[in-house]
Amino acid sequence: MTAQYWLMKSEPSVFSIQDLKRKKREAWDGVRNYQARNYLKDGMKPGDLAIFYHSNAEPSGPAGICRIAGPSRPDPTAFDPKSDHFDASSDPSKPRWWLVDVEFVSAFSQVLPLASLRDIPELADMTLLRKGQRLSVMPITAKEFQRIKNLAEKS
DNA sequence: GCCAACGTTGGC
DNA sequence: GCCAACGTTGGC
Repeated sequence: MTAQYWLMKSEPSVFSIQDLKRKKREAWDGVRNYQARNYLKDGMKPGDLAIFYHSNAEPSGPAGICRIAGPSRPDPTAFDPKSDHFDASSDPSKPRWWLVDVEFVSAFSQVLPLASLRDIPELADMTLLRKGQRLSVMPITAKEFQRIKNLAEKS
């Protein structure tokens, strides 16, 4: 199967593309939405590429590229009572929440502002740009991925 | 900080 | 199973 492309949101005040660059690799933990969980658990495959998106930021928008670095695995923070993402009702023998590990690929020279993406006709159908969508992890097409990458390289 | 949009929870 | 109340996301 050919590579899939994704968009993954993170608040840079919590974990930014620069943080990933420094750490090289990180577990994408704490996702507590079932649709996003399904993408992490069943959709993402090692080698897939993802746009690293800064949310709740100034500006919000695509900030770089990362790569899925390993197979999905249960999210250990769900079983850690000290974690903000602890889920007391998740049974360790039947994990409810999953994560993937991601590795740094590149950081854009500047974040592409979300508003600037709205001017690009080829991106008009992106889930990201739909009103009210709040998914933190979502698939994108190869074309959308390339278009965003090209925009970033030109800016 | 505001608030629209959405997901989840829980009473009935 | 309905749906109101509540909590969260995330742009602005």
